[in-house]
Amino acid sequence: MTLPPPIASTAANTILEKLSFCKSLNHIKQLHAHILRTVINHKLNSFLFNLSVSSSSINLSYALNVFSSIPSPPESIVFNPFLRDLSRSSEPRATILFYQRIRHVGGRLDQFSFLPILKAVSKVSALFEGMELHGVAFKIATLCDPFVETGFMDMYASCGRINYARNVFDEMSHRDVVTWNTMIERYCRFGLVDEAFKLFEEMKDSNVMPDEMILCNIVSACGRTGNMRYNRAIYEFLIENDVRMDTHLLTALVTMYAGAGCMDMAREFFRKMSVRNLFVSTAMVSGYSKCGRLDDAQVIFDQTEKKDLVCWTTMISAYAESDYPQEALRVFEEMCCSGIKPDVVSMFSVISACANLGILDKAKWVHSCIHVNGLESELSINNALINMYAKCGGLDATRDVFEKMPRRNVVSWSSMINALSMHGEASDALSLFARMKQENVEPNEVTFVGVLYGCSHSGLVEEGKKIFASMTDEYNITPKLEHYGCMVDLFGRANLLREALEVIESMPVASNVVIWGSLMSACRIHGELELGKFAAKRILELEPDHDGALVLMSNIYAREQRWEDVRNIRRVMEEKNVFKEKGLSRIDQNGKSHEFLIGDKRHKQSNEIYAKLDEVVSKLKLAGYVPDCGSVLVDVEEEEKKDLVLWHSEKLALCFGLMNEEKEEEKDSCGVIRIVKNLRVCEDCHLFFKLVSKVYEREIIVRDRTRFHCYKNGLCSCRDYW
DNA sequence: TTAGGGTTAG
Repeated sequence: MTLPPPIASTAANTILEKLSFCKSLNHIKQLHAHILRTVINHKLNSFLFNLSVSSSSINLSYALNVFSSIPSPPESIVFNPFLRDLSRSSEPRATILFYQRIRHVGGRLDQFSFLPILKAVSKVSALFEGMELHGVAFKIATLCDPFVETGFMDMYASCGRINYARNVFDEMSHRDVVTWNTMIERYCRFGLVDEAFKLFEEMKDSNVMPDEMILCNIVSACGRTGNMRYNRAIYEFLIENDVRMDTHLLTALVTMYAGAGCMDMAREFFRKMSVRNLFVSTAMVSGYSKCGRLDDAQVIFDQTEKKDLVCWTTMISAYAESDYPQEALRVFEEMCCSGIKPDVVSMFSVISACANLGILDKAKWVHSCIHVNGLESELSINNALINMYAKCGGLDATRDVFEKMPRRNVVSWSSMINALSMHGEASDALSLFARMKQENVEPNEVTFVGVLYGCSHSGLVEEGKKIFASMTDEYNITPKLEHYGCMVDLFGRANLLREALEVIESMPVASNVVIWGSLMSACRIHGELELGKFAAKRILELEPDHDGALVLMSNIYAREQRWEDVRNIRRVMEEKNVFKEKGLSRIDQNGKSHEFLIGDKRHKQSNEIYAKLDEVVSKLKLAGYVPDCGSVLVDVEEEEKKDLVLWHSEKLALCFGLMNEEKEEEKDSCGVIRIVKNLRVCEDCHLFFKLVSKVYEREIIVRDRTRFHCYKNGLCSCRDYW
C-alpha cells in the first residue's frame, strides 16, 4: 500500500492562509474537501473546526462532523476554546451537544472544560445534564478546583436548586471572596435576604474581606428588603471601612436610597458619579416618580442619553401610575419614534394609562401598536385590552377582543363580566358567567365582585342574593369585604335599606368607610335622613376628615332644606381644609382634550358654548324639560340654582360636542359624543342627556366615576338605575 | 490555550 506523500509545511500554511479568508460555509466546505483529498494535518483540521464553529454562519452539525475527523482521542487544548465560544453564543445548548460528542469520541475533559459547559447548563437550566456532569467531575477528580466548584454552585442555583448550591458551598475546602459572593448573590436572587446577610456576617468572621462586588450585592439586597435598619448598617460599614466606591457600588447605593424614597441621599451618591450609566439614571427616575416628583424625574430622564426599554418604561409607568395618562402616552409615542420596540411590560403601562384616560380613539391606536409589535397573542395583554376598551366605552371592541382571544383564563372571563356590568349589561354578564361555568373555568373572588357589581347596578336583587349564596354553597369561596360591599350596594340602590344595614351588622369582617359610604349614598338617593346620618357618623368615627361623609351629610341636609346645618358642615370643612372634589368633564376631538368645570368660561369658544346651551335648553323645554335643582346643595335663590344646575361641567362638554354636529369630519367614528366625568352624574344631567339624545338624534356615552351611561333615543343603558 | 462573582422596571 502506497501512502500519499506527506504534505510540505509550506502547503499547509497556504491552506491555512486561504482558510483565514473564508467568508462562508461553502468556502469552508470546498477547502475541507481539498484537505480530505490531499492533507493529513492535525493543525489544519483543528483550524477548520474552529472556523466552522466560530464563523457567523455557524453550522453545528457540520462542525461536529469536522470534529469527528480529528484524530482521536482529541486533546482538551483543541476543544476547550470551542466549548467557550459555544457557551457564549446565542445557542448555549450547542455546548451540551458538543460536550456529549467529546465524551462519545473519548475526549479527556480537564478543569477548563467544565466551566463553559456549566455556564451553558446554567443558561438553559438543564439540571439533569448538570447533575450528570457533577458525577463526571467527581470521577475525574476536578472537583477540588475552586473555579469548578463555584461553577457547580452557580449551575445548581440557576436550575432552581439553591440548597444543592449550598451543599457544594459547604463542602468546599477553600472559599475565597468570589465563592462567598456567588452564594450570597444567589441567596439574594432567591429572595432569601436573611440567609444572604447571615452568610455575609460569617464571611467577615472567617477573615475574608468583602470587596466592591460583594458589597454591591449586599447593598442591592438591602434596597430590596426596604428595611431602613439594613440600609443604615451597610452605610455605616462602608464609611467605617473607608470602602472605595466604584460605579457599580455607587449605582447600587443610589438604587437603594431611591427605592427607599430617600432622594437626598440618592442624589448625594448620584452627584459623586463622574460617569453616569443607564442603570443609575433609571433608578433616579424611578425614585423621583415614587415620591411624586415627576418634574425631577423628567429632568433626569431628559439628561439620559441612549435610553433603553427599561428606562423608557420607568418614565411611562411613572406618569401612568401618578394619574397623568396623557403624559404617559406622550412618552410612549416618543419612545416609538426613537425606534425602541415595546415589550409586554411597557405595553401594560400604556394600556393602563389609556384605560384611565378613557379615549376610544387612543385605545384603538394603542391596540394597533400591539399588532405592529406582535404582542396580540399575549394573554395578559388581551386581558388588559378588555379592561381598556371597557373603560373607554368601547363595549363592542371589548367583546371582539374577548371572542378572538386564542387562550382565556379566569382573569379574561372576570374582566369581560366586569366590563358588561360596568355598562349596565347585567343580563349579558350573567349569561357570560353561566358560559364560563359550562366551559369549566373556575370563578374566583374577583369574578364574583364583577357579577355582584352587575346585579347591584341593574337592580337584580334576587339574582344577586342567589349568586352571593352560591359563593359559599357551591364554590367554597369565603366572601370578603368587597363582596359584602356589593350586597350593601345591591340592597341600598334598590331602596332595601334595612337589608343593607343587616348585611353590615351581620358580616363577620370589620366594615370600612367604603361600606358605610355605600349605605350613606343609598340613603341620600332615597332620602333616608336618619339612617344616612347614622352611616355618616360611623364613617367620621373611622376617618374624621372624610370628605365624602361631610359632603353627603350636607347633601342630606340640603335635600331637607336645613340650610343652617349645611352651613355648619361647610364651616367644619373649611376649618379642616376639606374640599369636595370639583366636577370635571372632558371631551376629546381631533386628538385634543377639552376640559370643563362647573360654570367654566375659560374655553376660547366659551360664548358659542353658552349660546348653544341656551338653544338646547329651549328645545328641551318644548319636549317637557324642567330643570331639577334637587342636586344643588347651597342655600341660594331658585333662579341662581337653575343656572348652577345648567352650568354643570358635563352639560358644557355636551354642548361643545353638539356644536360640531354638522362638521362630519369632527364626529366620533360612529357619530357618538363621548364624555368622561370624574364624579357621578346628577339626576338633572341624566334627564338632560336622555332628552338631548332624542331631540338631537345623537348617541352620547358618558363615563362617570363608577360606570357608563349610553344615551340613545331618549333612553339610558342604565335604565335610570345608577 | 483556557478560568469563577456586580448595578435598572413591572
